Amino acid sequence: MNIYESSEDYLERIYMLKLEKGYVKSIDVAKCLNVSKPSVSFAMKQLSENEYITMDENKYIHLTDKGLSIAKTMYDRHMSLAKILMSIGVSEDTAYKDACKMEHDISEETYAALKALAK
Amino acid sequence: MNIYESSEDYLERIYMLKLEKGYVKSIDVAKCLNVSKPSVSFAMKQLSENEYITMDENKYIHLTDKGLSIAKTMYDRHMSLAKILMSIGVSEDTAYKDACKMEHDISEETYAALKALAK
DNA sequence: GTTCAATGATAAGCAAGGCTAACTATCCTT
DNA sequence: AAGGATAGTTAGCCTTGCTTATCATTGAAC
Repeated sequence: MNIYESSEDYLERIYMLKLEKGYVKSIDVAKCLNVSKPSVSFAMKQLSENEYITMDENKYIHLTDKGLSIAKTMYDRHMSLAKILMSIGVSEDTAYKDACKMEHDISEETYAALKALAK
Repeated sequence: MNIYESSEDYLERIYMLKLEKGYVKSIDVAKCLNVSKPSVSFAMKQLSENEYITMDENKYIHLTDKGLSIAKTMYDRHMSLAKILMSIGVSEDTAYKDACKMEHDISEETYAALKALAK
């Protein structure tokens, strides 16, 4: 089974929320990503079936090693891309939004080239 | 009614084929975009319902003013983005592929910043 | 201790985009 | 004229991802 594009977003967001708040619940993910509760519920089911996350008895969400690795990768990409865009004059808000879409699209080669450029 | 992302690709490709060959038929679009004939058939139906294209009695495809305007915009973006990527060291092949995905996603602001950078 | 709000899960369904299989129509060739 | 290839269409279905409506659980507050 593949990792879906949306799954990458969910994992990244779980990682970010964990950094921010120390814990993660479905409702936080829903609010943060602007999606409905059932969307998150379903996504979490998929993610735990494929062992990217676990949910404990109190419904707290935890990233597995596998999940954490993907989450970190996406997060790094997102931050780097946003930083690069800002460095060439894009406003912070737009930079983060565009980086979020670009992170799924661009190849490793283009990402590396942009990263090199930033220096 | 909105213009779908896929519609933008179809319009752009019709424009490119017109430039290359002087005329456009469904089968050319299918080959060029690597999609099936029914996919093109359905897309053309949608595009003509919304007056982005017309099809004459011989099944030749023509862009309307509305369609041409979008097609040109996407084409310009695609070419500019590819050029920019190549200028920072991305290989031609990857540059065109990544540009094709990026052209749908990035904001006008980011596009302008990248364009300015290229000079 | 009952009521109410918040959280999570289930069911059903929609939208965008694609596919294969099978049909039609047309044109070229023998 | 009969076949066969090419082009386009129709029908039916799959996948990703989302939605609303509804139900269950739980915890807090009166």
